[in-house]
Formats: sequence, structure tokens, C-alpha cells
Amino acid sequence: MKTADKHSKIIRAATKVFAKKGFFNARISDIAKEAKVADGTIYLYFNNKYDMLLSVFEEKIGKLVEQITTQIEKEDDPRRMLEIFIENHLREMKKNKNLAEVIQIELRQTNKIIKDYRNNKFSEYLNIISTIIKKGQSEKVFRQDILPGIAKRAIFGALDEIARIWNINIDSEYDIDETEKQVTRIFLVGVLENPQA
Amino acid sequence: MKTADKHSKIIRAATKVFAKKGFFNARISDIAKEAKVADGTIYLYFNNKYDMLLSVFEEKIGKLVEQITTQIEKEDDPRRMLEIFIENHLREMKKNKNLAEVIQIELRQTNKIIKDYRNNKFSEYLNIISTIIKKGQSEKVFRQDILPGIAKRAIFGALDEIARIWNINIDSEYDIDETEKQVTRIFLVGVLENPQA
Amino acid sequence: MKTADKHSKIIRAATKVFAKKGFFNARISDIAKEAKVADGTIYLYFNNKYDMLLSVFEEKIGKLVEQITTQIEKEDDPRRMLEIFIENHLREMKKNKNLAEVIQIELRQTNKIIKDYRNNKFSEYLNIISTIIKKGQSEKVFRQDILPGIAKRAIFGALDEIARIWNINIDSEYDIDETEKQVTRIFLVGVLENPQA
Amino acid sequence: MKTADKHSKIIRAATKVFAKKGFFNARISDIAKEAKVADGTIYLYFNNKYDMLLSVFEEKIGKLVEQITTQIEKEDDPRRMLEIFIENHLREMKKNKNLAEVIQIELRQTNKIIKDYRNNKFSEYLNIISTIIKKGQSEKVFRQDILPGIAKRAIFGALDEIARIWNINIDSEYDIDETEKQVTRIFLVGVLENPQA
DNA sequence: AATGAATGAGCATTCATTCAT
DNA sequence: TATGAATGAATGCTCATTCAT
Repeated sequence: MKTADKHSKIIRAATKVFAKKGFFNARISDIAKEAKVADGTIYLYFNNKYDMLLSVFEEKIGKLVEQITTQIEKEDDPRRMLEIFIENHLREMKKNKNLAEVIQIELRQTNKIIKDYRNNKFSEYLNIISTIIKKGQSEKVFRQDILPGIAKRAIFGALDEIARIWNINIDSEYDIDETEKQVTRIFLVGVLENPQA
Repeated sequence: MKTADKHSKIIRAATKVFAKKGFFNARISDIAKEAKVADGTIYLYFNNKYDMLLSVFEEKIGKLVEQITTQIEKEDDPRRMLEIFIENHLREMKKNKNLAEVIQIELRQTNKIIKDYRNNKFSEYLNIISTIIKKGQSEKVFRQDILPGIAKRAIFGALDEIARIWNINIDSEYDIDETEKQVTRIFLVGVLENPQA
Repeated sequence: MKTADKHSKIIRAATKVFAKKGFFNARISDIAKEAKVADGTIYLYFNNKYDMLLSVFEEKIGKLVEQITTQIEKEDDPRRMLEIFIENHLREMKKNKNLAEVIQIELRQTNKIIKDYRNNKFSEYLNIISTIIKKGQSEKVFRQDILPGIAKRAIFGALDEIARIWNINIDSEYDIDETEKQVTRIFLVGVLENPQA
Repeated sequence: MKTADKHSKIIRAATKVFAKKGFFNARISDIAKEAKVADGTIYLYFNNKYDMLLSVFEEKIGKLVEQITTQIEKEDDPRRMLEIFIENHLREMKKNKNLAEVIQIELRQTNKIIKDYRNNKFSEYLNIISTIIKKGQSEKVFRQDILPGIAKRAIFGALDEIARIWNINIDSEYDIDETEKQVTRIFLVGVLENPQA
């Protein structure tokens, strides 16, 4: 087996185990067993347990960035772009609950001090949103008074919370299409009946 | 010192230590030292470490529920009520970063299975939002097609993510007043310039 | 309640709890609860946990010594005296399983170093047997070549092992009368069919 | 070092430490240090502390069973067989005081409920005695009215109590040869001068 | 004398990491 | 590269004992 294969086998196993047990409750030996690899082998590919989490996170987010970017590039309407982002995020999280879980864990569970200096992919991911917002503003499609730095947090936070619930309640009340529409509408037009009033 | 005092001293210490180190990295002896109490004393008031986290969480959220409910009851306009909720949540989190942190931890860090059957206060908290939404809908102030069950998650998630960032970046770009206005506006009227279009 | 009463209430409770859980697994608070007394109160009557065990043991054995001595004094035939000893020991252990248990514990479970300097009652108890043996020898009823110091251990050991089994198997195969007869016979005439041969 | 070696090194160390301090006072780290092994290593070979005690006990008793069985098989006279049993037991306990101690501990110290379903070797050991008795009865060498189930307990109890004393008094009054003869005689012919009388 | 809240030393067990093979 | 036995630091929790009331 080639090195790259083993590396990704471990990443896959780690994603699964971290998602299932949480970072602190996951044991290296769990991951090793899941990856069908010896415990020690893991340390040939990662420096330590936390490094694995970070790698998993970065890799998964990296793929998301790529995938969403590809789709968005084909569009020109910022409304549609935002819609695509929301759609994609929710669909990916629904499809891959482990991924949703790992995002939750990495973002909140581990030592904040260690965290900061490497989360580049995640910044990139959030910045897809703010870039859309800014484009919309320059094209006079989005309100000028929206602060993209805040909007990107609000949108990501909303999506993330919804994904969190999916991971807790196996059967949620609303289906994914409805949820997408709802979230998109809330962010595009707000909850007011007559905004002009 | 009276028993009640010691209990709340421990809660306070636990909140601080959990916030600073995270649940898994917090040692009982850290909390004991912070509370100026012996390690064993903690077990006179709590069954185990996780029980402390849950107690801290429930108590803090309980106070939030009370405080926000009191303020909202004085209002009648659903728009204003939603604004008050957003305002309060953000102000509390800004004021008490430990609280924000503990919410983050409890919501994502610990065993989901154990969690569900006790997080009543948190449900209550979220339901404040959906109640406001429903009231707004019945008064034709909010759009009829908004699903309160999704909106409450979206709003809480947005607020929570913003608070998370405050806890990471000591100095955030935007001040609290601006952030409040932004979030309120995003949720009330959305990001579109001309929703009618 | 008079002091003596409380002392004996604690002794009774301790006997019960030690018997049920063993010395090391018994908690002071268990004994206190059983005696309907505060934990701290126990330390007004005993120096420490081990001191309680020793007190329980000495008191119980002391009573046994007294009881058996009284009965034996009425007899003159060493054969009958030995029989009475065996009878009494077995009957007491059958009647009071806690006592049997505490003997087992004290004799084997606790620190040998601490033990030695106080076990006077137990020596007295064993010496009842050797005294009987010696009397029997001087009256030419028992064999001259029997060493009383060894015989007393053999007899006590046999009785104690039988009592141990009673405490493990709730229903033993043999009833107490039969057991008494058996043990008495084994020690009086041995197992041989034709000792002369 | 091979695995088997390490296992037996730990068994040896545990036997020594349990004997010296008693089960409850023995610390895992004591055993680890005695075995020149890390604390954690012990848990690669045993599930927990109690499991070690049980393993030690079973292994030691197992060896005794084997050794005594081998010797007894060469004999045909039940009198001699009983003598061999007594001889062997006492010699082994004298030689290996730790072993005597561990028998004492395991038999009385630990949870009786757990105990029963695994002490197979010990049952085997006691049944060597009853088998001898039965053989003697069928050959009309031993009295027909002796109950083997009681006799085996009486004999084991006697031997065990004598071994207990050896472990307490470093210098006992009687030497081993004399003790053997005494015990054998007591059980074979009893203490009476004229059994016929 | 009696209480029981408070103490804090003590320890079994876990598990990330190492390293000889 | 790969293994997995070995390591030993780390810690939640217990419980005998104390002492202010």
C-alpha cells in the first residue's frame, strides 16, 4: 500500500472516530483499529493526537472550499451564489455527519491557544461568504449597510447550529430542501412581512 | 460559610475553569483551588465532573431565560422583542465570556446521549425565540412562511458563532452596538436591497 | 442514652457491617448509619477504624470464652468437655454468621504487625482447648503423645474452616448436629477403622 | 524479555507483595516496582487488581494440586496417601510463606460473591482429600461413618490454621516433622487413648 | 457528648507516546 | 516503513479523620 493511501486511511478512520466519540474520548488505538494499522504507525504520519484532528479538519474543510468554489464560479448572481453556499453546506453536513461533528469539535472543543495559528482553510471557507456579500454590495444587489464580516459569521453559525441538531436528533422535523429554502429566505429577505414599514 | 454559599462558590469557580481550559482539560483540583475548597468538598455538592458542567450550564441558562423573559414581557411588538433577545444574548456573552464558553462546551463537547434528557433550560431558552416568531406571525408582522423551529436555530446559531469569535479574538473588529444592529437587521429584513425584486 | 449503650450499639453495628462487607470495604459512614449515630461520634468511642475491628473481635471472643468456660466447668470428663467446645463453637458460628465472619477477617485480613500485641482473648479461647487436652492426658483419657499446642490449632482450624463454608454456601449439605458429631468423632477417634492394626 | 516471562515475573511479585501487605494494603505500584515493570504493564496481563489475586491464587493452587497428585498416584494405601497430603501441604506452606499468606487472603478477604464462580482449582485441591477418604472407606481402611465432605474441610482447616501461625510467629515451637506426625496421627487415630472404651 | 461538613492524602486505572525489533 | 509491547505521567474520586459548632 502506498503511503498516500495509508495517510488517507488514517484520516478517514480519525474522522469517524472523532465524530463518534469526540476528540477527548477518542483513543489512538480506536483510530488505529479502525484504520487497520498499528498504533505506532499513526505517529509516522502525524505528530500527535491533536495534529490529527487539525489535519482532519483542514483536509475536510479544504475539500468543501474546493467544491463550493467550483460551483459558485459558474454563477454570477450573488443571490444564487449565497443560495448555493447554503445548499452545499447543509447537504454536505447531512450527507457526512462525521464531518459536521468534526467541525463542531475542532471549532469548540480543543485548546484555543494551539488552534489559531493554522486554521487557514476555515478562514477561507468563511471568506467565501463575505466575498459573495461584497460582490452583491458592489452590484447593488445586497444592502450597503451589511457588514460582511458579521454576516459571514451569522450565516455560518446558523448553518452550523442546524447541522448540530441533525447530529443529535436522528430524525429532524424538517427535510433538507425545506430547511435550505427557509435559511436562504431568512438571510435574503428576513423575517419581516413588510420590510418597508 | 453557609452551604448555599459554598455551592455557588464552586459553580462560579467551575464556570471560570471550564471556560479557561475546556471541560476535558479542567482538573477537579483546579476548580477546587479556584473555589478555595478541598477537592473532596466538590463531591459533597456534585456527583461527578460532568454533573458540575451540567449544573453550571443549567444554572446560567436558567438565569438568562429569566432575565430575557422579564424584559420581553414588557414589550408587545414582536420586532422589538426579537431585538431585545438578540441584544441581551450578545451583551451577556460579551460581559461574561466564561458563560459563552460554557455554552459552547456543553453544547458540543460532552456525550450527546446523556445530554438530551436534562437540557430543559436550554430548550426553554430557544423557545423564547420561536414564541416571538409565532406571535409575530399571528400578528401578521412576520412572514407566514417562516418556520419558527428553523428560525430559532438559525438565530441562536448566528449569535453563538459571533460570541465564539469574541472568545477567540480578544479584540474583535466590531463593537457590540454595531453587531447587535447588524444581526437584528439581517434577521428582520435580510440582506437584499430590494426584496420585492 | 447512656454512654455504655452507645458504645455497644456501635459495636453491634460494626460487627454487622464488617461481616457483610469485610473490613476494608466497610465504610465508617456505613457503621455510623447502621448505629444511627454521626460519623464523628464513632471517634469518641474508638481511636480509629482498626481499633473498632479489634474491639469487636475481642469483645465477641471474650463472650465466647465466658460462655464456653461456664459450660465446661460443670463437666469433668475431658471427652465431654471437648465435645462441648466443638458443639458450642459451631452453634455460635451458625447462629451468628457475622461473628464467624469477623473472626475470619480479624485473623487473616488485617495488618499482622499491628495485630499481635492485643489478641489476648483469642489466645485464651484457644487455650481452653489445650487445657482440656492436658487434663485428658493427665487422666490418661487422651494419648500422651498428642501435643496440645498443635491439637488446639488443628481443632480450631477445622471448626473455623467449616464455619467459613457456612458463610459462603447459604445452604450447606450437612446439618449442624451431624457436623458436630462428625468433627467430634474425627478428633476423638480419628478416621481409621482399626487403629490397632 | 518474552511475554511469558513478564507474566510470571508479575505473578511472582504480586504473590510476594500480597503476602507481605495483604491484598488491600498492596499498591499496584508496589507490585510493579517489585516486578521491575511499569505500572501500566501490569494491565497488559491482568484486568485489575483483584484479577491478579485470583490469578496468583489459581496458579499456585494449581501447582500444588499437580504436585500432590503426582505423589499420591504412586501410592495405594489410603493411610499413606493422607499422610502424603498433610506432609506436602505443610512443607509447601513452610517453604513458601507467601503462598500460605495468599491462600489465607483469597479465601477470606475478597468478595465472596465474585469468588465462587472461579475457584475451581481450590475445589480440586480439597477434593484430593475427599477422594482419599472415599478410597479408604471402600477398602474398609477408614471408618464408614466419616463424611468425606466434612473431613476434607476439617483437615484443610487444621492445616491452614497451622500455616497461619507459622506466618505470624517467625519461630514456632514445633518443627515441621513433628507437626506433620502430630496432625497425621490426630486425624488417623484421634486423641483418645482407648477408642474402644 | 454529639454532629456532620470539610478536608486532603491516597490510589487504581487509562492512554498518548516511544522504541526495540 | 511498520509493529505493538512497554511506559509512566496524569487524575477523578473515595473515605478515614478532624473540628467548629
